[in-house]
Amino acid sequence: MNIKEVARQAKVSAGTVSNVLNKPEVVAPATRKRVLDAIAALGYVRNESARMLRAGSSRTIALVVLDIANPFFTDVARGAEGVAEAGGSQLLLCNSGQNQRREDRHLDLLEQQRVQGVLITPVDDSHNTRLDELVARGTPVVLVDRGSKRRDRCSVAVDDMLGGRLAGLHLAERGHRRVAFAGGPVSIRQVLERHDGAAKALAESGAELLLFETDSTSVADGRKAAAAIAELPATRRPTAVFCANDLVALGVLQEMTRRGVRVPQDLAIVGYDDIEFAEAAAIPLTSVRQPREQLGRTATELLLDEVASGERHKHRHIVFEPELVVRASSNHRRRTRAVT
Amino acid sequence: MNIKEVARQAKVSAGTVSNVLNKPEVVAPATRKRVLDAIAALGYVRNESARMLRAGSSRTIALVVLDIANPFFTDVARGAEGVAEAGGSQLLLCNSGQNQRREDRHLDLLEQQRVQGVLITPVDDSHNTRLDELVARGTPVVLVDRGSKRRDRCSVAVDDMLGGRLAGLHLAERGHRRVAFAGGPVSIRQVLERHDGAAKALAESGAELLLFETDSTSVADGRKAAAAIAELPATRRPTAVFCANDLVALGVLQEMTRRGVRVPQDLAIVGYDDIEFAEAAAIPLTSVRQPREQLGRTATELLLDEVASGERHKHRHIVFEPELVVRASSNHRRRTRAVT
DNA sequence: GGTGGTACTTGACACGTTTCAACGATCGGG
DNA sequence: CCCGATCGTTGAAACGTGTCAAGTACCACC
Repeated sequence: MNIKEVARQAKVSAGTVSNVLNKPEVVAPATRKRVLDAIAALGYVRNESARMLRAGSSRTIALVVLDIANPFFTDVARGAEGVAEAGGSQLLLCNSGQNQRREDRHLDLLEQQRVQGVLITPVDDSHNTRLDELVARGTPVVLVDRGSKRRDRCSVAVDDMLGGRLAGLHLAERGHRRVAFAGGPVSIRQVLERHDGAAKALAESGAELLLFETDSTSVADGRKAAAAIAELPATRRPTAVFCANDLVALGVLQEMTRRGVRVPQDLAIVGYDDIEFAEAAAIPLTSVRQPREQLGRTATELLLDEVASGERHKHRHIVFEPELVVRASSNHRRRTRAVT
Repeated sequence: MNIKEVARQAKVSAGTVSNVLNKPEVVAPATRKRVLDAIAALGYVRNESARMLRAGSSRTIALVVLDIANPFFTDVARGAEGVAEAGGSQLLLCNSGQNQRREDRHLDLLEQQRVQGVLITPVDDSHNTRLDELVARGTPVVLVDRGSKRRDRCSVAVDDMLGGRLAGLHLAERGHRRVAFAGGPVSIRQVLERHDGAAKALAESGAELLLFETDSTSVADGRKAAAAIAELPATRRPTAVFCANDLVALGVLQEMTRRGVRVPQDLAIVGYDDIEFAEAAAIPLTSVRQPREQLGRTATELLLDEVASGERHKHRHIVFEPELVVRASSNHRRRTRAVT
């Protein structure tokens, strides 16, 4: 079932059928109708491969995320979707699951499909050969949620150092002198910067930040970190926990509640991302909000601009500012004690 | 940068390059090496459009979900991913956002791309012309999380009536005589069956189920339903709430906690889906667990079988059984009172 | 030295579309 | 009655790949 069949049925040439589909205004109304009728009668569907082969590039862009089950990324995806659709491109969602091999495989297949461009949160943003090749061969790439100074690609990110600082200042202001940081691994730059931002802010008021590193940023790892914290002797126990993301924070909250620790009276908790479930937790979580949908929208706009402008496009590195949302989980003023 | 460039560089014909890529064993080792070197030197990447055009069909399958932000669907996606990858197909994730127009548009584009098949939770499963056309023209389709008796496609679903029944029996056994159902709209078959299953089970012990219909199954709507329930006069107030899904249940939990209602002592809550956040809630949610990843895996297996077997394939309708997971939010025995 | 066989390699075609130069028909103006 | 212009339509070529019949070179064997 191809364009020639339609042409035969409508008693015109293949070129005319193509014109009806792509430049209807150049075809005489009567002919156009005959062709459209034939298309409907035969149930003809365009062959995108053939169009693409002829055109040289597709009409799709891809978003490669680290973890499809993390609400942070699904919100980024929703932001990207809208812009892509408005720009006439289809958005393909791919999940690397934090696995370099799977990420590479996705990039291979996407490049073979000649996608217009790729939005990606790479597993490893410093030594990513596969990604560098992709860029070098001319596929537009925008880094999402990863700051960068590279001249050959755009990036959109959120200032993680500032996010950490906001959390640190908030906890210091509420009278906390000893705070735990739960999350990891710290080899991930995001995690490290959030930690460092908070540590610096706390140090300014003479408070300290203790690192409880986890294997990943999941609910289960949050529970583990909470157990480690709760088992410290009372005198050395932190009075607050700042978590690398909300999944970890939810794990901490759950484990602490299970152990009868009152939140926020005995322990304050601050998360990161402000996913929907942060507010919906039975003790609503204080969290550092990232403009997730905005991140997706802006990244897609940058990508589509590069696709449209080609050589004229100027690569940009956009950094958004996070925002602290104070909720019940940390909203309690601690009586300041003498430092031991 | 095409196969001919590579051929020229390696001083062979285009056909030989193609053979190196597709049937390396028929090419002499020395020639093969020359070609592979040329490919590496030029950074050649296969053109999938041309392959597909030649082959007639692609190597991708699509999963079209109702809401990418609902953890239920992301878990289904993870199940599907694994099987697709093992079968050598790439999985494309598309989001309809419960919007029929967007679903139709995705199906248009997917059919134009000649995907191998489509896994879909349709917005409307009774009068879906676009989907019927797709099937009629020969694209394999598997309905996900939607029961069906249709002879022209497979389906995988979970027994919602039974899920409702499990929740109803559990609450009746815990001594509840008046239970609320929160969720909607009831025009969605899933929601209605969960309600009916619970209503029937409760009726068997002389208890009743009051419907609090919502516009959709989101956290925000759960909060609204909770407000409506809490404002009933004490004598008519239910002692338990069964929710159409966990998002609604989290909303109910949050609003009730805010109002000082103790869960589960004053009010028991049962959710549906058993998403990760159900267990991670500060008061862990009792929930009806659906085998989400299993759903994705089985659906993909059925699809790949149809792709491979063609005419020989027998369409099947698989129904899984849900399972009640009892946690703190309902784990409290109510003192039975005389019925008023 | 010829025959048959084996091991590679080649060249041309087909897939379905878009594009574009060229062609044909129609018509108004001179 | 012819010319030029305008409007529609056509046919062929190209996009990059896979396939396959046909070809070449080499070798062993009689």
